[in-house]
Amino acid sequence: MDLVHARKLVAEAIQNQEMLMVIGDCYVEYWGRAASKLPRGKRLCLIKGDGSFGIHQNKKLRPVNYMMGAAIASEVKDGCLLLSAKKAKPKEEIRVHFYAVDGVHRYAMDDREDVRLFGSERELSGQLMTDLSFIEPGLTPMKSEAPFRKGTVDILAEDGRGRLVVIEVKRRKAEFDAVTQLERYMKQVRKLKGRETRGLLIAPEISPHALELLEQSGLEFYQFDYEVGNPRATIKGVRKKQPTLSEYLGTPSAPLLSRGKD
Amino acid sequence: MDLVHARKLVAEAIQNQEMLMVIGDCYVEYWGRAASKLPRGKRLCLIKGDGSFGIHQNKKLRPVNYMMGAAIASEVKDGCLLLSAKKAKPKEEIRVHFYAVDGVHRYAMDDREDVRLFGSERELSGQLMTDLSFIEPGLTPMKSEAPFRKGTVDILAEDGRGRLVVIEVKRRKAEFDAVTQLERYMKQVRKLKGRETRGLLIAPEISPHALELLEQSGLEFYQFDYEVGNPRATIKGVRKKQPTLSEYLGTPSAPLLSRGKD
DNA sequence: GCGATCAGCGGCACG
DNA sequence: CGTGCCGTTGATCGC
Repeated sequence: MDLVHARKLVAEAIQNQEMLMVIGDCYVEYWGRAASKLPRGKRLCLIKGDGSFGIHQNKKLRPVNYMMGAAIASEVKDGCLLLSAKKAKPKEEIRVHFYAVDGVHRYAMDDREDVRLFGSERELSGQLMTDLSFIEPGLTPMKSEAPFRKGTVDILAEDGRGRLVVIEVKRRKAEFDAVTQLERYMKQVRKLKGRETRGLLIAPEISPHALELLEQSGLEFYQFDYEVGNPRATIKGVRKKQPTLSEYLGTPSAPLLSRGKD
Repeated sequence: MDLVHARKLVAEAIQNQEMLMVIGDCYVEYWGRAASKLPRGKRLCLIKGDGSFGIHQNKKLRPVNYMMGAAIASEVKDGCLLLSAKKAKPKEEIRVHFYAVDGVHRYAMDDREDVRLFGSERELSGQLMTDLSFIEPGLTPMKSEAPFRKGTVDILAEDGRGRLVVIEVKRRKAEFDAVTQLERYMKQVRKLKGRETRGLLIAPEISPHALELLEQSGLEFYQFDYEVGNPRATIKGVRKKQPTLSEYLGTPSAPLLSRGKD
């Protein structure tokens, strides 16, 4: 395809904030937060109306080079179509040299809708807020998304013996960071409130190493199952996992507690 | 565009592992790890040779729905072109209902090159390994990327007084995570090696909260500047941050003044 | 395969 | 603006 013509199409599409696809044999350089070079090959350059800019190879989900909110320029120079994306903060630049352009496609995208997602951590946390008693009788919610100076506690509650309970919820397997996060919150809450405080990690699963760390810190893990669907995610059950030896000797077993009827 | 014809193009492109772009008015549903619905609107469906599948709106960098390594199927049904992406583990599915197709574009992508990135944390860590003396005289590198049971220590070194030094390198501003990570490594190394051990965090910047946490744990922060370019990133300088008041008074383990504010 | 971590993380919500 | 943190995180590397 004629590069001058291609450039004209590109300029018009950007002007109109259309979605723009340029396919061709190109060489890409980037410098800014890091730097990179991508030797010649055929790729897709995808440019969106808000200045999102991405170079896609025919593999992987993510673009190999990208920029958000870019100022985009085009020119024909030295027998190449040069597309460049620039941003000031942080100072970054991508340059795409097209030696040949196989296709330019532009579309005005009429789209007034946004995606609706179900099963986010926030939603699960909200579900738990409505009823904590099936984790433990007498456990009552006080505040969700409680903001502290350093971070936000998912759920703040009080147990049957008047102790403060800090709850961290994870929508997937809990790892180290979940435990350290809870530890941080515990330190803050204990210092601030100055009363006896328990820490609960609630997740569908926990890694062995994370569980080890958790138990060393005197925190507790509860497993929960949930199901995502339309229009909401629903908690199916919560059970205490891997009871400590002393707890195990004290109580026969930790039964699975279900909410509602089956 | 005729949906039956569009479907033929789609099937051929997928068969040949070409890059495929379908643009049209569609409605998208997803369920799997979470669930989502995207009401009707015009979007791009981008399918790559390795089964990467993404629905792109005309904004943002990331696809609003996506799947990697998907098995893709197409059919014309109820006056719609239905594209579906499925995966077994975890069990997921995306369904895209195209009410109208504005364009189908397919390209065989001849690309044998991979991106070369400069300025990654690994590279910076490697640069530091070649000479640690400008952090502190007598500091000598022992091992980089030292694997432990729970994680990998960036750099293991020894200082002029024979103490073990655990170094964590960050390519960008250090936050809580960096400190807790270093703390974990410290615990392991102390236990394993059983000798006096220091912990150093090296980053271009550190957040005040992270610095506070770091100092409470008796760890040290060094700031470093670097420049990325081709073909490598280069360390420009390292300097120790202003000593803490407690260090200045000579009581690193038992501070006289309480620093906590929460 | 799982585990741990990095990423030019991106994106969001709250201060 | 920065700060923290979630994400259907994805991608990489080591065991």
